[in-house]
Amino acid sequence: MSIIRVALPVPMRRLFDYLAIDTQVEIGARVKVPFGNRSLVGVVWEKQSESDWDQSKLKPIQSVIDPEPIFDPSLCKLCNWLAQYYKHPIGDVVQTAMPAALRKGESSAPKPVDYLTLSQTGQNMALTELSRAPKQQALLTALKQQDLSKAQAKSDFGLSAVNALLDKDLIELSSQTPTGNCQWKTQLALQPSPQANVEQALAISSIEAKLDEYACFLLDGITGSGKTEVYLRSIEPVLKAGRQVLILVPEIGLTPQTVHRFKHRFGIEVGVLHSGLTNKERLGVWQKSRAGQLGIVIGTRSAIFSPMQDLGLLIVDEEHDSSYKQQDGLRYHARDLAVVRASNQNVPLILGSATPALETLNNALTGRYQHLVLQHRAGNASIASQHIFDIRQQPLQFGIAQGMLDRIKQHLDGGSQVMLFINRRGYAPSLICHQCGHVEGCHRCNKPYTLHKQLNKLQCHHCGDAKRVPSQCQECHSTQFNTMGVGTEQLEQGLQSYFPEYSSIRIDSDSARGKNKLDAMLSSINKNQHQILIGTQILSKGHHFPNVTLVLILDVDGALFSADFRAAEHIAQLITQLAGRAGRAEKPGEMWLQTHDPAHPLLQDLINNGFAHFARYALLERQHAALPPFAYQALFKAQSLRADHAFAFLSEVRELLAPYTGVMCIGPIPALMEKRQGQFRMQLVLQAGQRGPLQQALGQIINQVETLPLAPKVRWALDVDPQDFS
DNA sequence: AGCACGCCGACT
DNA sequence: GTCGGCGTGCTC
Repeated sequence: MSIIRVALPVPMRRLFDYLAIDTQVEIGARVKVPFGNRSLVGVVWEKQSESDWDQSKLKPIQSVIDPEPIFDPSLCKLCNWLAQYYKHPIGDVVQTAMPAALRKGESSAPKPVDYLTLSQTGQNMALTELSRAPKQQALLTALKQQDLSKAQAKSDFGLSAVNALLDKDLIELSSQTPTGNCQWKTQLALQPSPQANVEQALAISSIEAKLDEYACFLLDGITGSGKTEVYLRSIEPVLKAGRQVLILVPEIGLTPQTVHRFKHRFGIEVGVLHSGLTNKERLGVWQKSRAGQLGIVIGTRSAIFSPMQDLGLLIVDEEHDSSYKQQDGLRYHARDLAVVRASNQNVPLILGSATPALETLNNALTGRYQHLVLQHRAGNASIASQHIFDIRQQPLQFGIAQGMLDRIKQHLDGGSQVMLFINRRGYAPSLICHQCGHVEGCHRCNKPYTLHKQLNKLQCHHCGDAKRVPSQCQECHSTQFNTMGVGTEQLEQGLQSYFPEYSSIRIDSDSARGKNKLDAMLSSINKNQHQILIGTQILSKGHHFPNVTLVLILDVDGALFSADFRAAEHIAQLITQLAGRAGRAEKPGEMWLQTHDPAHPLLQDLINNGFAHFARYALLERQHAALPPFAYQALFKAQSLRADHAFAFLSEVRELLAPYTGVMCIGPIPALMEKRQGQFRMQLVLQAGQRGPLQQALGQIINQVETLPLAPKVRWALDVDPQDFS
């Protein structure tokens, strides 16, 4: 009797047994099965001869979708690890690891594609006859070497060239199923690489020495030190050996330029996975990557699940970036998952950053990871000098002190660009009644509305609620309002009228919305069409502004006094990243930080001694406070329309944890954002000195948590290794 | 999560 | 007399 255990897309922590009589099914293949009165797509996870269930009650599967497994043993292992570590239902894990198209039961086999081949006439024709049509000539030349897919030819030579040759009957179409032909292995055409400096050479040879085994490297290199060159040099021998490379990048880091750099260096097709793809496109990359037809796959967080026929190297760029942590559903960290995958598959992993996460740095300092340091800038790069500007008792105009305005003027008049950073979108973070002091706030989130003057709207940045700007105060009907605080919109408006002779541009998620809008803005900046750049976080990600010589951060105080213990780490990463984005060797930049606490030790340490020093000091602080990475955390969250339900539920979770003396509980306490979208939010923080006891306790109680009477009445979630306590 | 079953209020 | 509200329970 053949019994298969299937992972199904239901939120239950178990597999479901089915009969598979007379059918050949393999572990890792999808099947269609009856479930209640509906039919679901699941993945065969185990095979058995016996079932713990009443055998007579087992249903037979409906059909086998995949003749071959779509999850290879290493991906199965990765999913099992995820389910175990994050205490998440296996069916849901498997679901997350699959491209959406496959979840619905679509075929995983690559569809036949149109290929172009030379016709009889085309083969005999002399190339010179097409000398007046260079595109067509080039295409014909390429086809004399080898057949091309129509899509490839279209992107390389243009549709008109393809159609022209088809019309002349020089080439013909043939439909072929791509059969694992790994063209890239023969296409590999290396562009010459720049001379590596001593540090780079050391890093490259360290990595090259470990290409056939698991090893984790922290490539800790300041901006402009040439981390990408180290990636490229490490990739080279892997591709030459015919093995594949998987590269993870942060969400906004996946620009066409990034992809082009890898494409150009090796002359091969690069698979790209990001949120903008359609399900079909995503499936296409998945198929090619699984078949080994792509030498390089670059993608954001979920690309860590890409099937690779022969993985040889994993890279996580900007490993400190918070977008690697999924914030809903299966709350996995792609960087941590990369470590697990690399070790499972016995391949090396490079974690690269100029500002490593303290967790990662600690692993490097304790020797778990190999620490490769690049301290010297290569070529034209420069880092802005950093200074503190005391704004205590200083009058501020649209958030800027007079001294800073003067400095901005100097730089602008000197023909440079200036960049201003503020972490708030909109005109002002709140609107207050001048008469009675009432602040307009969102009732669903208990937070002030942000004023957007251009839209003439009040917007809640926490739930998206928006309404017209009121003409009268709700409380006292006064028509006099004042704004409090400054956002990007006000800053732009203020600077525009203060410096009317210069052009300003605002870069935030409001203005950069829409496809390629950000790219267009960035290129207009580098063409010097704007001199004053105003923006939020977006500015710190990956783009370089060589003509910027002054960077001003308006408000660092918020982060210095935050309730989140990681806030200081994050602001230090931001400051360091921004400092590396401006200026160049012959025209270095300067950076100023406006603060009410100029003597703040963390700030002083950062600007005087640099990020590396700051990070070690911050690690000491974490150690003294027994916080991560010197402690391990998990977070139970619960939200409900009724605050008492959320509280009672978490109290019961706490009761369940009482026997586990190695685990400390904090809470239940209200979340940093106590109310959101009308729901009250509570949390229970669990902390332990060792990972083991925490994991064990969670494993023991999670099933009981699920069956608590209040569990269905609240929305609850478990976050293992939480990054964000909001 | 879905989907059925089931037991009480306002409608043609 | 029904239509439909969502509480409860089950899914191999």
